[in-house]
Amino acid sequence: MSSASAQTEELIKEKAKVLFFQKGYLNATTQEIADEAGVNRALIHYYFRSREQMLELLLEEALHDKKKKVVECLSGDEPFREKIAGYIDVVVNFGLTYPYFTNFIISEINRHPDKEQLFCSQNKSKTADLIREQLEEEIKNGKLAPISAEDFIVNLMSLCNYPLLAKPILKTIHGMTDEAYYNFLSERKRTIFITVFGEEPPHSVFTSVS
Amino acid sequence: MSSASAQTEELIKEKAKVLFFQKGYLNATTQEIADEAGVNRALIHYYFRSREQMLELLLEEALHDKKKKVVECLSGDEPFREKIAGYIDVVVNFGLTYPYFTNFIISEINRHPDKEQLFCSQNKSKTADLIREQLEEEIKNGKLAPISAEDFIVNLMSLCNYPLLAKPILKTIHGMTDEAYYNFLSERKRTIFITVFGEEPPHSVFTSVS
DNA sequence: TGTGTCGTTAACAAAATTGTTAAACAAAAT
DNA sequence: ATTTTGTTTAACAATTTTGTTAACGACACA
Repeated sequence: MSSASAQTEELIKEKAKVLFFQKGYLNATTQEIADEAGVNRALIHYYFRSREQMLELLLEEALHDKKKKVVECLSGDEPFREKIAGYIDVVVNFGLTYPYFTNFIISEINRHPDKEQLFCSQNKSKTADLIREQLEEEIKNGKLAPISAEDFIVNLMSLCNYPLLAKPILKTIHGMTDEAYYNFLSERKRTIFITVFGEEPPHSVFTSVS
Repeated sequence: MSSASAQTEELIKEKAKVLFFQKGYLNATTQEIADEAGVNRALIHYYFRSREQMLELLLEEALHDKKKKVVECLSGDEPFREKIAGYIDVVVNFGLTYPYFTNFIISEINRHPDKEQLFCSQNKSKTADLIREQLEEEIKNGKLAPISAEDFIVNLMSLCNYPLLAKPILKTIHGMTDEAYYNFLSERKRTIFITVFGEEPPHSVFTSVS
């Protein structure tokens, strides 16, 4: 495979992700993707066979990328609070780049309910278990107010993901520009931690996106 | 307008809402809507002119419906905590019927950014202001740990809406059936209150949906 | 120089989706 | 009974979107 090929293929994937996951244009047509990438529409079929197959590839890639980061920060032997702070950091940062990624997955699942486990079961259930174990231990040791693992995880995911999913709504509610909202979300990492734990994070573990 | 007419028009709207807002099928075709309602596809154009215009009507109706309930429970002179409990109740109940309503709006805004304020500004900014005022008063009186109105509102909306938006994902993560997830969400109303206020709700103010 | 592979393009074909229209049909009014 | 009005239907037309194909051009290499 020549260099030009790899470049073009990567360019198309990149721009498709921008339309789907960044701009939230869930129904972008092959023509719009081609325009965004500045290439002929037929190339999409040349490289990916069909729009459908390209979508699956994009989802798998982004999902794998996110999962890798999440599992990485939840594994190891750091204290529970540091792990969760890391999770918040990773998930919010990912969402700052691809705010509509979750939205896209949900839409796909609803259109093709048979593919449901493709997106969730193996991937996220492992994540949930990683949190669950250590959470229950913390509660047992009296270091955290009792809460079911289900509720804790849903709280955490809600606080991290919703502000990205609902970006246009929340921006308008608070009268913010794109940039102001971006900053608001970066600052919010601490707030999420405080809301979930009822106390300040151990120390400054939160990063900015590159 | 005859009785048959009103009935058919209402039936189509009803079934369209089911497809769009309940089943999360954001791109349902006119044919699919007609099938769901068991009528001829041309009737959609007869009653609503075009798919686009029908959509706008559905959104306005559902938005008005939700807004009415929300404003109702946030107005008046009840204590802050009772109002917020009422808000949680209303929003979660609405979401149990139309889990993908917010999803749909966000998707529409991204496709037609010019219509953004149509959905948000007048409607929700008023809601936000209703909360903001009383929230700041509570903090001033030392009845609530200091938090910015923006963060409090985003926390509240996140905890209420995300579990509905992300229903298929969360169902799978926790290995729940549709019914189990429904029950989980009903129970969660209390958890949301506790997470936001750090203490139990005043008394049992939460209802079941009819 | 000739040959072949690969990337690219325009033009075409096929499918899906929306919108229109004329006619059939039913119910009510005259 | 017949006209009138409003509802419903099938058939058609237009548009949009996807998928295919044949030809063109560049580059490597014999």
